[in-house]
Amino acid sequence: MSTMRDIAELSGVSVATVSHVLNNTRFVSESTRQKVLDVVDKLGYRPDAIARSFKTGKKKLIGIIVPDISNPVWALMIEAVEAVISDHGYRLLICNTKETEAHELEHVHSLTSGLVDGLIIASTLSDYNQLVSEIPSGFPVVFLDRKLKNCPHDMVLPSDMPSIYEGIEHLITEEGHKRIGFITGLMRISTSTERLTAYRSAMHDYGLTIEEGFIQEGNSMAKSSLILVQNLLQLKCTAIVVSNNIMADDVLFYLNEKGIRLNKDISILGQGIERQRNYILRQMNLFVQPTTEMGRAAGQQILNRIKNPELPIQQIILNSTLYRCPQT
Amino acid sequence: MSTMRDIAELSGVSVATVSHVLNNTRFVSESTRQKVLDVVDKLGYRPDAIARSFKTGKKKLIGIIVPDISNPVWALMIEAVEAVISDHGYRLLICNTKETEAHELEHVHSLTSGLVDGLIIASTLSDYNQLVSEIPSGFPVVFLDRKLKNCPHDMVLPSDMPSIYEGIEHLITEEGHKRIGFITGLMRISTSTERLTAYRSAMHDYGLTIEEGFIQEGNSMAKSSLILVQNLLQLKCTAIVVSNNIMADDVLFYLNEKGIRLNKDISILGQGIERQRNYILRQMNLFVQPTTEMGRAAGQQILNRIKNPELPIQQIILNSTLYRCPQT
DNA sequence: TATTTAAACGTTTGCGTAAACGTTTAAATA
DNA sequence: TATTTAAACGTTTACGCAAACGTTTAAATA
Repeated sequence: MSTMRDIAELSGVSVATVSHVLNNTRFVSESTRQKVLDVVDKLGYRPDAIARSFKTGKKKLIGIIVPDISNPVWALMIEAVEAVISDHGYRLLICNTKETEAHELEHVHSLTSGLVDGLIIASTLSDYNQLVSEIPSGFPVVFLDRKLKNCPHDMVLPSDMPSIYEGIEHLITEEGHKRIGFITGLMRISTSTERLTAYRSAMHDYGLTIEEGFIQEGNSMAKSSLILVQNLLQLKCTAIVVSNNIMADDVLFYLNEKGIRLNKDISILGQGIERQRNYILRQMNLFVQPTTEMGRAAGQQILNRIKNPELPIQQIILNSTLYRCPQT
Repeated sequence: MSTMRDIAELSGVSVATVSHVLNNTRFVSESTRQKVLDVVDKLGYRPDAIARSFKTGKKKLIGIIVPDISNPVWALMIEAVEAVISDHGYRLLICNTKETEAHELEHVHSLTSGLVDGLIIASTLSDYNQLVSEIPSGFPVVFLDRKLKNCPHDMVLPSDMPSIYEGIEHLITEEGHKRIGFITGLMRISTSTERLTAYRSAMHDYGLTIEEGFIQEGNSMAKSSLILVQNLLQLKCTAIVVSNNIMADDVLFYLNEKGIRLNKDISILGQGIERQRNYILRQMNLFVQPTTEMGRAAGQQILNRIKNPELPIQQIILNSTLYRCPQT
């Protein structure tokens, strides 16, 4: 690989002139400019991105930490973040925590060690104090999807309660269900508790009792919910609310396998994504987070925060949507 | 942010000693080591990752360029790559081309400018010559999923032909279909042509004619296939092969919307992912790429190539799997 | 005592670039 | 002709770190 010095020597100018030609930071006569560009072309010279970052302190890189890249919910948010920041010349460094606290701490540590200009975190932690020592003060951070206690940073959050409440209302008033079970996500996560609250509140408002065992605690990960559905079926639940999209997939699988007819023998309300409406909408009611909008907001906010660190802290809240099963 | 020099001054030693304490690269007496670590702790010092990379030339960063992060096929491959390389201390820089040649060229250009140690590309191009000027000679690159013409790099590829052939065989011999249509992906992509070849070959082997219009050219992106299904229905096709998973989703959506009964009025063979077996398997036959294995192989191969650039070029081929619709 | 040896640490350089600061040349003015 | 001015470019430094190279001290050997 050639360096700026090589270009300078071969074209008979100084490194300063080469730098200024490449960055348009000073006037250079047309003839000199061409001489330099010719040599650049001939040697196939490319400025070293690391050296440049080292000198300028800008990396043009934003980190994002998510619990599960292969879950479309996160993939969609990532995609939206990328779309926003790439318009401003930034790239995205994506890290996967596998919903594991230790992984998250490692990732935060290494990304905040000067690797990225800013960080978006969909945290698997519940309290910011677990994280505080890893984040240098003043480092631009935006939290995404999940609220932490004691967190002095920007947040972009969904409001799932209204759509879930509405969904349960639908199960009760229009489909006549009375025994409705609930499969939770990881209970340390704010969205899990919020969704459970929506369930409790809807059940209460319609005078339905939440019997022992109606609330089954899941962990948001694949295959964890199979036993939980069984438990709820044993309790003669005729409807089940599933707090998380991966577990909702599993629940559908299980019911299909057992020959239990969706929307006849049982009704489901679960988290989903827009694209799933294509094939899943006749099987269950969906509540869908505004993933793209959330990703966009987070991307925009981290850019704002990087540009102006003194900005007052913001909390951006975006509503989920309910899609009811069309009756066949 | 404090630097090594600050630590050195405050703890009364030289920068060399600080460096050696932090990296364990030279013996330092226990008392000195503790003095240094205490100051490091007190100042909350973190070595600057960029400066370190600048000095050592290692970035511990691998780039991956994919057509669509939010498509689970790619998300799964990405996840597998990340799992492999993170075991070796590498991180993953993910770029999205949106199946656009210009975006791909930009990403390749900027990633090969010293930002990453190696690059995995699921290319949207068809010929390596379009790319060759962007890739410095000797730069570690592994191509994933899609084969380019004239490409002198490692490749990790799926073999979809057997499973698709088998799927069409199933449609013909066990379900009795004779009028089978095909919706292609982007025809510049190697997987698209390979899948089409499987279709042609199965149709030919069973003496079925591919009538005018039976092959509808799609573009692999959402919503592009709606009109194509209509065309095939007009031609009285009773089975349709869909080359790409996103378009397969759309096809199911369309058929469901129109009240056309899957597996009764019409049969579908489409690309899918493992997780879809949960809810989609009763609606269509799936061929599923070994995404996780492919991602792992690509991750492993880029690590090998970085460590030993002289390795002979490899082509790793992994077979897709067919999942037939269970008859209801 | 003179010399060697090893332990422990310090001094310095250079990675490639951006840009502050400085220099040369010739044209423009006095 | 002497001085100023502006255009065009050169010289140098600093970014933070890793490590080659060098130094000091005291103990071990001759």
